[in-house]
Amino acid sequence: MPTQTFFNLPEQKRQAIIDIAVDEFAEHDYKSVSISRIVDRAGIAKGSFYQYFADKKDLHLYLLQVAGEAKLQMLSQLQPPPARSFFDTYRWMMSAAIQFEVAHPKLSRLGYRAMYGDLPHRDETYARMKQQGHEYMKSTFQQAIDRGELDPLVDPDMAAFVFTVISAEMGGYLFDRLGINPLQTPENRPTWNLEIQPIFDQLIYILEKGMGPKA
Amino acid sequence: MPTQTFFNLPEQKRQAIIDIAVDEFAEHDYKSVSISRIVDRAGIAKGSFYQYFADKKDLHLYLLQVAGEAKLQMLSQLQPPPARSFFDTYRWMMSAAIQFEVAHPKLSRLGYRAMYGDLPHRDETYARMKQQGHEYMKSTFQQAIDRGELDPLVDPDMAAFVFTVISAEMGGYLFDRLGINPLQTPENRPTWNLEIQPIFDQLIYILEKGMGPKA
Amino acid sequence: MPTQTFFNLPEQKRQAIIDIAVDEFAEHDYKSVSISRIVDRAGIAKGSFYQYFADKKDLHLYLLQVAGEAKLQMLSQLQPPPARSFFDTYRWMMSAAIQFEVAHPKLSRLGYRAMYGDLPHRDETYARMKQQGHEYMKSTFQQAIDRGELDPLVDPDMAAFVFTVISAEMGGYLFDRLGINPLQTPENRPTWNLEIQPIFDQLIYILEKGMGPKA
Amino acid sequence: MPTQTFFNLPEQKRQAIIDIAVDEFAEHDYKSVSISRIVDRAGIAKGSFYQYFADKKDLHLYLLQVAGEAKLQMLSQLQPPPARSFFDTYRWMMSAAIQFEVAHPKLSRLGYRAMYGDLPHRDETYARMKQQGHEYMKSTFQQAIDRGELDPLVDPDMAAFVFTVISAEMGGYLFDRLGINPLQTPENRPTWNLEIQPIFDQLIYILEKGMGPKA
DNA sequence: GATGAATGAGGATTCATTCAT
DNA sequence: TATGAATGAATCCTCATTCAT
Repeated sequence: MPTQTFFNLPEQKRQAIIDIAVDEFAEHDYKSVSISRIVDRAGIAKGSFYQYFADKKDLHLYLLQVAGEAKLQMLSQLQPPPARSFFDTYRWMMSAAIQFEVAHPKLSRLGYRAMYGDLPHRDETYARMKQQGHEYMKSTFQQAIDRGELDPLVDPDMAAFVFTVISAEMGGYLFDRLGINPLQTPENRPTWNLEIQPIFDQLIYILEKGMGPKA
Repeated sequence: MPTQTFFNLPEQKRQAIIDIAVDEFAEHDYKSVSISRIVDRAGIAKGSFYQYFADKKDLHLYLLQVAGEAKLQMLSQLQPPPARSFFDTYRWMMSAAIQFEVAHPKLSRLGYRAMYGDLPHRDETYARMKQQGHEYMKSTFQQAIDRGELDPLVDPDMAAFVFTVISAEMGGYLFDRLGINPLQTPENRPTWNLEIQPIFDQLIYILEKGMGPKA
Repeated sequence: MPTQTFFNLPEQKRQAIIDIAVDEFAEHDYKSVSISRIVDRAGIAKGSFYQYFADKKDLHLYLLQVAGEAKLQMLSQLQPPPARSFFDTYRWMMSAAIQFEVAHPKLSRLGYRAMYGDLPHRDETYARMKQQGHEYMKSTFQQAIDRGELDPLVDPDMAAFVFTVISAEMGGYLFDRLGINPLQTPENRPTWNLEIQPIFDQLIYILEKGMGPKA
Repeated sequence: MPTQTFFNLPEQKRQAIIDIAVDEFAEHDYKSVSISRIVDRAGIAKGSFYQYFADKKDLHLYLLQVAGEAKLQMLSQLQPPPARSFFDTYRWMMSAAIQFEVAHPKLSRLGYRAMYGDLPHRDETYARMKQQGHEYMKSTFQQAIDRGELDPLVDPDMAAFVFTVISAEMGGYLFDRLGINPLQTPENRPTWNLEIQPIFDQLIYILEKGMGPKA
């Protein structure tokens, strides 16, 4: 946890430090993140950094918490639809996950690295994140199957895998497909309904009905 | 490219160096790979290393090439089935990709890191690897659609994305699901037909028929 | 010298700062003493510290002065015996020195470090502490010899050395021998008469009569 | 243990590094010794240092070993006298210890710091040095008492303490008394017989016959 | 061609001290 | 007067790379 000193910082400065640090941890894996680079970019002294954070790991864990909170906040803002069928819920969940990716690509990448990258303190908190996420998805699918909203022949474990892995990479794919530079200003970002929704529908189509000929 | 000196090395020694280097680049991200560790494990002198390779990047690019060649070779060894339908071909392709993951987990991981990891020389060669793979898959899907083997409502670009990203992570998923430690000896590896094939079929089912109720 | 501000502090707070600082300088050598640790333990602000003391050295010199005054005060409280012989005086002096060690182990250790430890400002004041102490002892021995209370064949300079060095280390030896943890509460401390006196008598015996066989 | 690389160094260079390092560890306590200062003085690169020694502790332990070996070698060169009485042996032992102090004041100071100073890795090897040395001395005294060569009223534990502590500080005392700068060239060093022997005899006199009047 | 010692910039972290509030 | 955030030089240590043998 950051020190109180950090939280006493002017909002703007504190956020700037977070943003820069998030960017570094999004773009480089843990070992490659350089505290020197962060303080240089943030325009603060090396010593100041260590008055805000105990060490590199402290910063990293805090950023992961920030990412988690941002995700929760976004989910809580999105109204879940009246769930008529699983794919309504699925579409909503996926859309939420992907909207997060689009809205906070750095935070998303951060979490992704924490799950799959090289992490000296992996065990400490975040290996289980992976497992937990998977188990949650699996049970969600199982329930949908039990309610008859999904094909009972579908393996819930495999479905959870497919969902998880696609969500994790969806942001990058959307950026590629829409020709967006993730570093550009938010004003130029695509709007959900007009540009992303159709692409997303294509994904849902594949996942719902499959790629096979319908004949 | 390695120097001629490297290729003049006795086959056994050369292969040992490659194997060890592949292992290092599979287990650690670029920056964390230590030349010192490699030369130590390989039992060669630091100086010798730099007579074989211009630098760390040279070694890395060479290993990626080795990985590509190994993948090609495996594909060329596997007989494609008489393609009655796209999913026969798809199953074959995916099985080939996954078999490569299983047969050469290190090489596979290497390529994965090159695509998604933290690479100082990313642009130099490997952004296009990603793009190339994607374009190839996309045209494959397009052709299958044109031949009527796939649902024409499926977006080939999205299909290529789904395929690519699932392939990339399939190895890790299989290891998790089968409770395999990727570092263990090959003898204990699951055999394709008995253990992996059923899991793979579950994936194909989802991709072919979708998760939706079939009613 | 501390600032007037420091002396204006409430007695209790001032003493607490001194006690904590003494403890730090007793337990760590000069360079390892951390101002941060002191202010943390004392519950005062970093800035406050520098309003009380010019710098680390200022604090250290002040503590040495405090230690000196404490020693003097203890000596003045102990009634010197009617000096029938030198060894009565000697025993009294040594007992006083050792009682100080036992009563104020931290202050004692502080002085010891100042004499023998690694001190950036050694020359400034404390080389002469050593010399002064030695000269004082030497003249004391000389007078005792002149009064016929000591063997005139004894070299007073050497005697002063032996006395000084033994006194300096006696505290640690007593702790070892009595199995005492110097950090424990004073209540459990051995009482002078019952436990320390016999040990001390053994020392006096050696110094007075020597180790040689008495034939 | 230093690496083979270190031992492959030209004798002169290796000895220079040792000498400088010994000097640093003699003059400063462990934490205050600066690797940067050592490599600067030795004229070698920081990286080179770490090719010779694993880390600071490795260097320190090696220097302690060097000191121990130097002591042993000096003892083995000195012929023990035909031991007519304990004080012949004692004189020889003490003279050996003190000669070592005089010949290798830095090495001696090194060992002293290891015994009594702040040492992060104290337990690792050197706390027991203190105990061992004390126990060895104690049993030596006990045997002498048993043989009737020492006054049986002398407490062997206290005698061991007196001997140990005096030996440890004798070097510094001799330097002071003889007005020697320990940093000066060896040519100006006092010769044992002419200058040191008389001083040493004064010590022996005190320890053998005591300071008390012989009446 | 092989070797391995030498290099020095860069890594994270600590800490005495200053200064604006 | 009290505060505590800011500072930056110094700490130990790592590592890719070079070069003389």
